[in-house]
Amino acid sequence: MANIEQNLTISEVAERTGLSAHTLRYYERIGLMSPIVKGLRGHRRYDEDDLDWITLIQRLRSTDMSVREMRHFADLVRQGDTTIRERRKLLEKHQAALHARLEDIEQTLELLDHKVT
Amino acid sequence: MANIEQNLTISEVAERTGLSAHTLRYYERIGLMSPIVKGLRGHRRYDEDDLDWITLIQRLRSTDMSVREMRHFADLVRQGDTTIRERRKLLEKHQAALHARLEDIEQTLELLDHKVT
DNA sequence: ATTTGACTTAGAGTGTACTCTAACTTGTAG
DNA sequence: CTACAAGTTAGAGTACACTCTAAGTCAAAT
Repeated sequence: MANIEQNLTISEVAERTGLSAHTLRYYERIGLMSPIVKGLRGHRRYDEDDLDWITLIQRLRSTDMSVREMRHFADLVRQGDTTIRERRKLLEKHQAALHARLEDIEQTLELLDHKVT
Repeated sequence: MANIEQNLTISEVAERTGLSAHTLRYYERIGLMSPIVKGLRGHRRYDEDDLDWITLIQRLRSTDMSVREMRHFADLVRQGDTTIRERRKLLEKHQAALHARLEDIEQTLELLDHKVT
């Protein structure tokens, strides 16, 4: 069994991810993350899987998936393998949104090119 | 002299732009748009220039320029030609932000490609 | 004459996503 | 023994960008 105490504290995770400790607790509280395992003193200890999950939700968030939708996704993951189809649909929907967003940005860049010159 | 009454009402502009009449008044109130000329009944009458301006700020807004920064840009435009250099800098800064955003979206799309398959 | 509909204003209310505060606990250093 | 650093919780507060409400005006239709 791995020693919990060698995993990362909340402030170490904050440092690595750029999220604040406040935000990490907030994400956990609203169900965007599953409860983090606590060490001897009752402090959170983040493991590799937790970090991977944070990476994913940071990517989704930075590309404007709403917290509500991310929570829905997190709920599906917790429900297990039977939700894989629905999860894929959700991610594909986000992909489509991102492609639309690329379009929008490119059009705006074109307009700005005109304006700037 | 052009007849003011043949320009567009606020609801016509709302229909064309997708912004609500509420939002159009809000944008004007906070200085994101210069005061729109009023017709005989005291109703707003939007002309071509107003529509062009709305198109620009919609593009900036849809690509996440903050209302604060757009208002700064609007202020510069009102101050006249001496601000052209600063305006260009502001738009170039936004271009840079958009390129960074393209990067971010593309990386996320890549990650999603993995996750989906 | 009155009702309807589209507008006007100032200002209040809403949703989202954090962000911070207050009060408390616990292990370590002086 | 005390002080400090780093964590804990529940819940309050903040920033942003709208979005809506209330009360009023005005012209045209019934």
